[in-house]
Order: sequence, then structure tokens, then C-alpha cells
Amino acid sequence: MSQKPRPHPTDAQLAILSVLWDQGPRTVRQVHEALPEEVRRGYTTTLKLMQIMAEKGLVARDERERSHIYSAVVDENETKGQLVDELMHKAFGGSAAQLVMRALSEQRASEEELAEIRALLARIERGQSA
Amino acid sequence: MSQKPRPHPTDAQLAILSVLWDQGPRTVRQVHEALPEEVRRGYTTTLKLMQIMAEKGLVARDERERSHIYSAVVDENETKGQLVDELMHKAFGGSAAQLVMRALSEQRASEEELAEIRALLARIERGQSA
DNA sequence: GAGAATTTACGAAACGCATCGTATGTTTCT
DNA sequence: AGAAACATACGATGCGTTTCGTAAATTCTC
Repeated sequence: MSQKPRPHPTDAQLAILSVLWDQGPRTVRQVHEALPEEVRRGYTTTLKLMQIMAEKGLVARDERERSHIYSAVVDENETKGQLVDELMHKAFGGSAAQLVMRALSEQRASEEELAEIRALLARIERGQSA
Repeated sequence: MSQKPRPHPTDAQLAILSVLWDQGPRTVRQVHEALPEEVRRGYTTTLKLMQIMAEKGLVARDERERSHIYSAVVDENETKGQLVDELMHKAFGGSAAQLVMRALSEQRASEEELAEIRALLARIERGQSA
């Protein structure tokens, strides 16, 4: 029950993970092409990053084919939760409410999104306890 | 119309800014002591960081006294908004709702906080804000 | 006034990460 | 077979940040 020393993903790594989360197991080439232009560099850069990520256990790779196939090891929700948690503590003293309020002020959410949030609130409220 | 190239604060810098936001203008020594133990290093480290932050315009300093007095230049809300915005784009495809929902799942908010959020939602809904 | 304490300034090292060039090996194409 | 395309491996470099040691100046204390 010792906490794993989880090195949280950097920006470049997160961009790669996002592709793998979205599209499932992919080759370096496929990931490279799928990266948003703003963050896409040379091919070997993507390759190197993914190799390092494999070393760190962020992704796994299947070497049976010539073009290795990479897949995300870390869980999408867990990772995003970590990032939120981190920001929450770094900038909002651990208060979820403050972060939420800032987020809602930052960018207008759509009607559907607002409805979703309201539903979630209701669910939390109902389940409350703790 | 050109956006200022705002170099957003790093973790160490954010910790310092947080002290200045909380406590107002302070000397290096005061900031240093106020830092949470987990992030506090040597005194000259804090000093150097604050000097660099001054160069970058994140903080201003008043040199009239021997112990210079530093104060935050960047706005608290704006900076936190930036950080939220950044995470929102990096990890949630720009969707505020997704970030909000993840944040609410991450850590239970208190009754008061939930009420605040509900109120904010209502306000957004009604007035469309802006 | 001498020595301790405090402060700023500054240089240097350590570190992590991103980026790329190049080498080397494999597959494909004609 | 030979050439071109493609893949991995790996070393090297650059960059920004953090961290600290040390020097120099000022203030405080006795």
C-alpha cells in the first residue's frame, strides 16, 4: 500500500496519451500523424518520446510487428483526475468548488453541458453522506 | 490585439505568488517563511526565484528599504483562470463541463460549496453572464 | 568599533525535457 | 539485385528551471 511514485505526464506526453486514449493502440507513425499540428514536431521526436514513455511505464508496446504498437497503460480518467487534483491543490488550496467556479467563469458551457452538471450536482446531493 | 506572450508561472513561482496574494507585499524572508514546508528550499533559492520573477514582471519590488518589498503584479483571478484554461485545453479538449465534472468527482465539496456552485449555475443560466 | 547577522547579487551546477541528426536494420518496389 | 522508403535506436544539444554556495554590502549588537 505504498503509493506508487507516479511521474505525472508532461504536456508532450499528455498529447500522445490523448491520441492513444482516443484511438486505441497505434504505431508511432499513426500517433505522430494524429497529433495536433501545433504540438507536432519531427517524427523521431515523437518516437523518442514514446520510447521514454514506455520506459516509464506510461505506455506499453507490442514488438511483434516491425512497426511496434503502443497502447496507453495509465487510465484516462485516473490521469485526468490526477491533473485536476494537482491543479486544485497548487492553485486553489484543495477546494474543488473554487476550481469549478473558475472553470465555469472561464468558458461558457453549452446548454447540454450545463444540464449534465446540474444532473451531477443533484446526484451528489442525493447520494451525499460521507 | 496581439496577445502578450505571457509566460505562465511555474509551480515554484505559483507558490510564491500565492503567498503574495494571500498576505500582500512582503519581503523575501517573509515569503520564505510563509511557504509550505514541502516546497520550501534554501533562503537564497527563494530569493533567486523572486529576483527572476521580478525580471519577468510577475512581481514588482520596492527597493527603498534595505529589505526589498515584493508584491504580485499579475492578477490572482486572471492567473488562476489561465491555469484552468490551460488544463481545460490540454486535457479536456476545451470543455469546461468535463473539467468541472471531473473536479466534482475528485473531491467531495462541502454543502456550502455545492450551494455556491448551484447559485453560480443559476446565474449563468438566467443572465447568460457577460 | 569589532564581530555577528542579515541582505542582495551572482555565478555555477544539476536536472528534466524536448528536439533532432544520424546510424543501422528491414521491408517494399521495380 | 538495387534503390527507395520506412522503422528503431541512440547520442548530443539546447533550453528553462531549480538549487545552492559564496562574495559583498549593510545593519545590528555588545
